[in-house]
Amino acid sequence: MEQKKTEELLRKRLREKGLKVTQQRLLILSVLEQNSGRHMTAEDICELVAENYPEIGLATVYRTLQLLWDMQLVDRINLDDGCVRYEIGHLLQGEAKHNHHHLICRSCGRVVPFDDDLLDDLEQHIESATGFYVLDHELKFYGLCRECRKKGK
Amino acid sequence: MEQKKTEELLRKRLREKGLKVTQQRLLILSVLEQNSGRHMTAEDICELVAENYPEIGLATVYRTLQLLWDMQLVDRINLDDGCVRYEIGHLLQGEAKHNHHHLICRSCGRVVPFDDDLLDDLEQHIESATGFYVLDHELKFYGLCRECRKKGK
DNA sequence: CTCCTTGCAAATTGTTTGCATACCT
DNA sequence: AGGTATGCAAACAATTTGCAAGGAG
Repeated sequence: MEQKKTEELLRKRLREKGLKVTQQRLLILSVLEQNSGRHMTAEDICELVAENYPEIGLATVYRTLQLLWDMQLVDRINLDDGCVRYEIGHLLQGEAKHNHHHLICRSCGRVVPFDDDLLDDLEQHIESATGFYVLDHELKFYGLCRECRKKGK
Repeated sequence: MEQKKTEELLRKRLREKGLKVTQQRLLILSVLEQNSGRHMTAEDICELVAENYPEIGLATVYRTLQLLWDMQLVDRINLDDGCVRYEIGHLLQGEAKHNHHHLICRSCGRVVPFDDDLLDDLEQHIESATGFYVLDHELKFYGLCRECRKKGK
């Protein structure tokens, strides 16, 4: 039923812009939704869509992800491993929106998610201090995860 | 004199690791220091170093930037324009360390810097809540800058 | 003298683009 | 029907890597 909701949202926004509702677009959003814990690259998504729709092309996935990002339907994160990743963050978190951050271990590369609302205040402050209207943010912390600290280094 | 200080720091860390102090490494750090307001790509840096040292190679710049980042001498930021950028953030801010963030306008692409210390508390909290030891962070806000808001859009 | 470092050019790899065809509306 | 979207392959661009020559300790 959540599923239904985001799909309807996509349909609506496409209609508003005079764009078309295609199988590919629906499937890509659906894959993102069904893998909401993961940080997926365009290729990951392409492979998953291909399970049900083998003709899908990687270029379409790139184009669609850009579109979904423009429409604020997905979050984009860059974990500095050379490729951009996508996840369907806030849409699924219901009304009690929590900000979702990433802790990146410099030693083992592990990525630990972390939720927190502290940034809401900061966004408010930024708007009144600078006139910049904040739509979204990306916050990453670099450091050492618990396990790597135990192992020395 | 600030200049002197970071150079000594680099020399020290290189020595500690058994690596060599080369002209290229010194010049790259120096260029970063002399352009501390800018967010520079490897190519920007390469061109600037080349003014005094024309034989410099782009690959060396990439290798050195990686090294400086590993040694925590420079900050790395990704403004989603397809290339990684470097700046010499915290080192120059003296003892009163301020965190340095970026507001990125989705309409015109302008990047506005913004300082704030709110994240210190959050880092503390993360460490006690998850055991993750935070060394550094990167925070970006996406939205609309004052000028673009005025122009409608 | 030894090993680290460099510059060059070639190789990689994520992402974008051109174009003819296929598909929504 | 008419313009939008797709798939494919070629094009791009930032970054990395192999290697022989040069330089620091």
